[in-house]
Amino acid sequence: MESRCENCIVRQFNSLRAMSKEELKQVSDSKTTKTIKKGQPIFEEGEKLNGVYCVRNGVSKLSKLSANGKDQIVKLASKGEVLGQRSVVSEESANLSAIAVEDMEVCFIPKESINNTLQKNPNFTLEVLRHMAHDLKEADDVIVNISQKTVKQRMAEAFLYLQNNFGEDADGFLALTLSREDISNVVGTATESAIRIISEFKKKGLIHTSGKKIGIKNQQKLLEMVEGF
Amino acid sequence: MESRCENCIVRQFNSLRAMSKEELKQVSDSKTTKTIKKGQPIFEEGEKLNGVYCVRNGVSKLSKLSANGKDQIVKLASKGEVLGQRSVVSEESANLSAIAVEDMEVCFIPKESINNTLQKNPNFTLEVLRHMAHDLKEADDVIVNISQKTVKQRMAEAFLYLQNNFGEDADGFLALTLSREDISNVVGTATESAIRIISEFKKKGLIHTSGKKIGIKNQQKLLEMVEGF
DNA sequence: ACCAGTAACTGATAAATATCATATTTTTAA
DNA sequence: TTAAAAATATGATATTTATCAGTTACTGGT
Repeated sequence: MESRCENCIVRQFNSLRAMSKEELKQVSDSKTTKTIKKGQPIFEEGEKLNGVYCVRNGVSKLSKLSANGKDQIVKLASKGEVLGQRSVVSEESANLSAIAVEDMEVCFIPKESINNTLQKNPNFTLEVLRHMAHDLKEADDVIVNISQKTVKQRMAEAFLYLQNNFGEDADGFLALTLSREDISNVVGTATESAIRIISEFKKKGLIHTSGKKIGIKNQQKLLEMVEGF
Repeated sequence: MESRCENCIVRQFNSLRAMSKEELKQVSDSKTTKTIKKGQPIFEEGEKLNGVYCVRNGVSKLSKLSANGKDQIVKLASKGEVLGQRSVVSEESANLSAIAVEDMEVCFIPKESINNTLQKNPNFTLEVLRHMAHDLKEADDVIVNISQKTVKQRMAEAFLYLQNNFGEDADGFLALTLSREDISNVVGTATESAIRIISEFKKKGLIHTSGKKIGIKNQQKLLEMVEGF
């Protein structure tokens, strides 16, 4: 069953809410829905994008691979986020790969619909601009964090980030379960280092784990650690 | 002597070129020109900005201070760049400080002129959006670089970046002269480490120096170093 | 021209982090 | 279900990078 953008809740979270009825109708008519399995790419670095992807469900990592095979996760995107917008706006190929870290449902919206609205509806353009401004601020903050905080501090911060942005499940574990490797790629460290720090945090009673699931036990101490106490 | 935006060359490099005659006139009438001495701030992190600053001359570093007193330079902005745009667009206080690394001449444009045009002229908004998209790509690339390259590689990259973006003087030195401390803050390392690597590069014949000026001697080798050979 | 004060530099050492090796656990697929 | 593969975990060690301490070289102001 294909649903209409007009009735889609995730639209409330992104720039599509600034579209007019007619524009939205056009988007809805031209969009296609895709299912992406965990581990599969939505698009990859260097690829030319013919549109943007609106996330309905699941979580995607936006990352870039380096020569030595490690990749750095720049952002985690979930429900409501629009992927590929930067590439479409600047008419460049994708700078990052988008890979599902959970099974996903996304809507593909051809770039024509987007470009058309960008040129005609200043409210929409401004809304996209605001989102991009927010992403830029976050990216700047990541730069400062990586270069000024220790791996331990960044690990603590990552757990708090996951708690804030993706919440916890009924058993008190972080709702978004990442592999140890993905965690290390968010933090920007070696996988073994990330694992070691997880063990250390566990011993200190800051977190608890069950398999790959991680739960926060002492939020306060983690916060203090981020601040450098 | 106050010149008019309509005749200003630096406008060609930024989003103001998408403004209409009338909009430009309004900007020109409301703008004020400021001189900033080397080392002085244009604005500082946390400050509420009442407008944007268009760089006519000189170079500014955009950086963020950490608790321990080190600051990370996120971007270097020169002729034609518009500073504070992100803050004005998202109606937040400045995320970064802008400090002159050379004597500067900037035009202050009140945010009313900008906001007004943003709401009415989709071409202008789109142009601002494209610039922000470009900045975001660059920021993402910095994240990946910092986390995946060694300090030595990032130092090599920084010199090539300075060469590409600011050129060289008549004697073959980089036209933009930064203090060793600023270099270390661009690269994200300790000042002593930066100095040590400069010495090493000098011994290896990759660069030459004279006082704080640095010249590139072997671009090819620097490039190979960045790539990890 | 001189004399603070700052910036550049160098060495010794400590700390943080990555890498390599290997064991153990968990997941996957036949 | 069970063997193989992949992910997690831990120890030993190497490497990178930061920190501390001290020296030398510039620079701006009187």
